[in-house]
Amino acid sequence: MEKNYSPQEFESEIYQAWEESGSFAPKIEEGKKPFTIVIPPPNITGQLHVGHAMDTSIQDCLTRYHRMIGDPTLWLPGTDHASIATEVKILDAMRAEGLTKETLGREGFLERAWDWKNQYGGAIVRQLRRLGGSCDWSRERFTMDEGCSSAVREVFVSLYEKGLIYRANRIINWCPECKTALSDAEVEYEEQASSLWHIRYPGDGFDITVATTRPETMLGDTGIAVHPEDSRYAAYVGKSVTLPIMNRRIPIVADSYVEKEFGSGAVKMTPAHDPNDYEIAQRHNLAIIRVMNDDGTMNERAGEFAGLPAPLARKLIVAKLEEQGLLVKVEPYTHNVGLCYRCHHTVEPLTSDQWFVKMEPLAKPAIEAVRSGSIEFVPERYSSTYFHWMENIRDWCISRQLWWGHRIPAWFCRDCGHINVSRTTPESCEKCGGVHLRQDEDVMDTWFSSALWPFSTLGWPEKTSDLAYFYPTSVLVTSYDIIFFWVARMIFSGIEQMGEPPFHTVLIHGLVRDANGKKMSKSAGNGIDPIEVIETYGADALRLSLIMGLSPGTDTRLSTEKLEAARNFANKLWNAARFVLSNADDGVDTAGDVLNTAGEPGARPYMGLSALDRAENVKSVGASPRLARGSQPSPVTPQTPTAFQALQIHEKWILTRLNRTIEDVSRLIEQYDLGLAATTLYEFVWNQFCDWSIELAKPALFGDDAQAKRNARAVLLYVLDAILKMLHPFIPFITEKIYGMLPDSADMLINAEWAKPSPYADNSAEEAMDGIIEIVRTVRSLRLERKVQAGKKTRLYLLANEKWSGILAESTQVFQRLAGASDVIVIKDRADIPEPSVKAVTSAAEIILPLGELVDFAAEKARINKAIDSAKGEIERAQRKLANDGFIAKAPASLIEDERKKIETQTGVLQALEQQLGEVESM
RNA sequence: GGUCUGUUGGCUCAGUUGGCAGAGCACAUCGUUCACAUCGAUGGGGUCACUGGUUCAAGUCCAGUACAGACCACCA
Repeated sequence: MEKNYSPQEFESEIYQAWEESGSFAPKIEEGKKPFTIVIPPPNITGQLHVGHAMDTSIQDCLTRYHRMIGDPTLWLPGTDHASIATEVKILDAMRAEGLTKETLGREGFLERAWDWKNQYGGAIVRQLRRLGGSCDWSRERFTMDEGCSSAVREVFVSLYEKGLIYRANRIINWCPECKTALSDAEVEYEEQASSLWHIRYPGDGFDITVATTRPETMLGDTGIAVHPEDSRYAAYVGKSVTLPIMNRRIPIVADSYVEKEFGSGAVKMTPAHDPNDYEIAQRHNLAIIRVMNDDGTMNERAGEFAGLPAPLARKLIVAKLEEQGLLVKVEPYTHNVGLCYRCHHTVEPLTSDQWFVKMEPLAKPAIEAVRSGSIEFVPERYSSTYFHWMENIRDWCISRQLWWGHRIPAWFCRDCGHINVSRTTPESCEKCGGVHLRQDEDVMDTWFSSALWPFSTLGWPEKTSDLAYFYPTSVLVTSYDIIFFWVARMIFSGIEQMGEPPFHTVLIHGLVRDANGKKMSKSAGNGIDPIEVIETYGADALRLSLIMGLSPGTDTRLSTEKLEAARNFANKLWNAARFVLSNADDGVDTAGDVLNTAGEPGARPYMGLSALDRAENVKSVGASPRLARGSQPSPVTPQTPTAFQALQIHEKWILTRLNRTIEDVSRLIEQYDLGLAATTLYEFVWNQFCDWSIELAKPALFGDDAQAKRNARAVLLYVLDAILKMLHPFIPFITEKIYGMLPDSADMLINAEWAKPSPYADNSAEEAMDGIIEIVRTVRSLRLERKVQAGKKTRLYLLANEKWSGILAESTQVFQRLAGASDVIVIKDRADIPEPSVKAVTSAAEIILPLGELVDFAAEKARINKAIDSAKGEIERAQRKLANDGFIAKAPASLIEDERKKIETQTGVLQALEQQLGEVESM
């Protein structure tokens, strides 16, 4: 085994082995509840960014865990056609060649787009593999593949038939750059500095001044609105004014939407270019006059300004108003401007013929599903975000004036104007029988197909066995920024089409930010390329650094420090394994014996602790029971843990701690708290297994006692085995690599059974180890403080009571190994303390280091006094608590007992310290 | 304007049903003996933003204040 951890050398071959073994595909077992995740399909235009890495790490972690606990597990991958994003990208490429959509035509364009998809669309999927994603690639889907497309068509038609999809001329968000309609969710708002122009509209014998941020839209004004209770204007309601420049008479109406306090209290109405004005216009039957073209220029209804770009028209209009003395004033003003979420150009609200989904009937059950708990958000607070959006939702504009996407299955009849909506291309008009049909040019919002993803990918509308078995899926993992775009729409679509919600849990994570907390983006140049990170630190390090310390739903930062910490942990694990393995297989005697103990035939030998008992038997029989692979192991009877009883304290201790770690980690993963689960494992592996178990195993491993050696190996291998299993969901590559090097590896770790607590635990071993660790630490500290040469061994006297002296005598090797002790002398009588010496007190024993000339009496005194103060403080605090009647009456008994115990031990410590102080002073 | 989140050692963050404040990084001192210098040992460092309340007990629960951030929203 190489000395240093170099992930570059094995990650890709491990992945290949997984993939070739078919381990990613679920083993379907009827009657067993599957665990299913559908991937949030990345855009085919996309390059993998750290957000995907986060998403993938979490999903893969859950997937691997569930696979290991025995659930039939499916993680279904795929990609999204990303209508606008892809079309823009392709148009850019075409522009470079001097081509346009018009010159290429629809067919030519689509051909090009598919070529592009086939060429580049797989890139991101390959990158997911680099991360270790254990997706079932045999079920990979694409939102525009045949099945998904027929799902889209089916949903469109059935919603249309139910009256939940309709076509109408209404005000929508229009991006003049992308030249398409957008849904409300696709508009982002940004504060921009602008001006507020106050314009006077003359009436008969009166004037009304209105304020606007978009003077050019006045050309389309069709009214003035005032508040019904505004006395300033009450007399004018019902009358009219003359629209400047256009010289059109427009009525004054009263509507409570108007704020009396804002501006002049009168609002110009431009229903064709403002959503609010549009609604008011509906209420008052105002005319709707559109003055802008789709490309953002003024149209023929704009009179002399026709053909001009809006910004230029604005300038000219303002100038003209000023000339006519109608411009009252201009003041600086900051307001929210809507921007296209793809190209960030200003969105123009305008009226247009579009297709809409009627939201209210769909939203209702979708809200109920979350309210009733059928769907749970983790963390829970995101459900309120969801409710707020769903409860205020407006109809969803789903048509897009693009070519790349699912074409709307509607055909207009030239003869009678009827709209034929159909699953298949109609031959003739269903109403008049005419044959001159023209299909709607538009495609659907990308998110329309994404909304069907949890069932379209499983085969719907066909009744496939996958659909029956895997729907509803289990957990949906995504970041909070697409709850509206995607999660909400999947929920109502799943309920509407399938009759039940598409998943029971929505696990929300945050955004990945850079080391300074800034959002990563290409334009800011602070994006971290996950592939580069993988090449430098390894995929495992990337995954672990993203998950460790992560709290559900909150943003996280990625930095080189974190990556290094994760990489270092992997290196630590690597070397720990290297040590264990190099000592597991060095001779005739055994590793196989102890290892090869247990479980089911054919399964990877799971080294149950009963192994130790077997090892004992083996020894007495004197034969090696190493089993041929697949042969039947003898039944194991764990009822007689004599071998366990014979283990050293630290061995019992680590096994007991391991049990607790297994329980904690399993529970945390079930609760989706992967960050804490990873941290728990990190701590266990480094601070307990490596720092203590491995160090303490050395005397036995390098010693002469064959049974002790055998035991040490068995315990280390057993714990390592469990560690690898528990770490596998987090860092799959290195754990798989090491697992493959364990003696008798029969199968890959990816297929192994999750770690289970052993029946053996010994809480008294924990207490004993706590005492031992405290002594070791105190001795180390004393030696450093007294500047004892690092390599120099000194005698160690331990003055202990009956209970501890036995434990400590058993552990002399521990102190020799870790506390620089040449000899360990456990004494029971103060008279046996040598002088002069450096002394300290722990709860388990008094420590005496006969350091001769190194003893500094002043320093001794100071340290002992400090310890006395601290012991006194502890006692006092505990006494105060026990003196409190409320505490005695209401606190749990165990807590009260703890306080009593504390007083007891601390009193002992205090007495010993005072004794030591007296001894120092008398010298 | 509404909703939500955060404020804990120099930095980045944990802290799971209230029960004596933790980690990683950084810092200081020591250390090349056979897993690991991508390492080991030891140590310094926090009135848990502020104010009040509930409780025997509050970083943890409640109310308010300040600051920071996110999302939503139709004041032209």
